[in-house]
Amino acid sequence: MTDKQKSIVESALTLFSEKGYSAVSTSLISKQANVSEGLIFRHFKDKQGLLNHLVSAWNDQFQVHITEIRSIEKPDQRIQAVMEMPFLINESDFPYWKLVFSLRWQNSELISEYMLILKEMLEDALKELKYTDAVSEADLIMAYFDGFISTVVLRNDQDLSSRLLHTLKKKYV
Amino acid sequence: MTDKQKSIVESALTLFSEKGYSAVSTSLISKQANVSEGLIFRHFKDKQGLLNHLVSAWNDQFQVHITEIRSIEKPDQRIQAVMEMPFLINESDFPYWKLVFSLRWQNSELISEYMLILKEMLEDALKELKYTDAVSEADLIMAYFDGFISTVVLRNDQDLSSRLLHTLKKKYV
DNA sequence: TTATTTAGTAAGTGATTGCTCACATATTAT
DNA sequence: ATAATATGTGAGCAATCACTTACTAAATAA
Repeated sequence: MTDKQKSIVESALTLFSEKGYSAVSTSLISKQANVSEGLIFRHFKDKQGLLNHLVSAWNDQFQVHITEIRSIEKPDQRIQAVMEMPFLINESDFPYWKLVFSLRWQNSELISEYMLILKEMLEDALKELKYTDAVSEADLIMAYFDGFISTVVLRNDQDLSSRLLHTLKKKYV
Repeated sequence: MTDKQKSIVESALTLFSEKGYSAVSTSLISKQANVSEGLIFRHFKDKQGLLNHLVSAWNDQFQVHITEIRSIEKPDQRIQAVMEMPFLINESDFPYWKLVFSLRWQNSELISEYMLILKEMLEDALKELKYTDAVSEADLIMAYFDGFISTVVLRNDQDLSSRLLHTLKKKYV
């Protein structure tokens, strides 16, 4: 990746996550990236291609988290790791989550595809722990997960995040 | 409100909630509403004015729910009512929630204003129940609430909703 | 070195954007 | 009946939209 290419990606991520995909023009991206507008289309084909690049970059990060959690042996600790994951996201990655969680209200299939892997992992862990209603329990934890991500990313308050994690641990550990 | 006026509001709600505010043009709204485009601006001043109308309509509905919950005497039942509220939303109101929950990723102040009332109600109830960390507990329940709304509205599966509510009740009642 | 691919630009393209304005038709008030 | 106000239309506005094209300049391959 060229410097200019990286600059495009960076500006697009910031602008998309702050103003929303449709509200950001390729012209604005090029200006903030200090790049001619045509370069966006040379490298990413079209505006959607630029978005796809960002989404798959988020997906790669997400996969790392998932493989990490999957390597945990004890099922109860795996579940715990899933629930704590939202509180351990780097602030620098917030724009990615903001973008993806914003997009899914228009493209509900986009995110659920990746989230499905998490949910299946939860179901397996719950079955190992002999839960009879593992499916519904997994759905419930996924709903928690959803709320945690939204709260952490939207409120963007480190103190709130650690307080929430602490309160949560008191309940489940 | 005239028939045409109602038609505009209806079309705008559907389109905004499905495609997102910025992705929908006033021209498209007028076509789906079978109305001249100029009428939108006559009645709502500008595109933002039309959005404001929808948001305050959602707010009115929300206030009804809140006053209803506030009238419950026992604090533990008030908390329970807040947590169960996402599962009791009418499917016909989903577009409103979809719109507002979609907007807040770009205008975080928009929704938090109304949600603050809910949170304060939770804090009061928790203090009545002698919780020492009422503030953090209220934040946690608000995060749950967030996740429940998102799950119910995005997945839009009545069976899933009732299973989630059932699993939840087993834990907290 | 020369040939070929890659990176980058500037000036456009037609289509669409949110919005205004002059005008016509209802509805209501006097 | 007439004046005044509210409702509705359709053409047209400058600005902006995503995107293309013709063109260098730089890097890489032969």
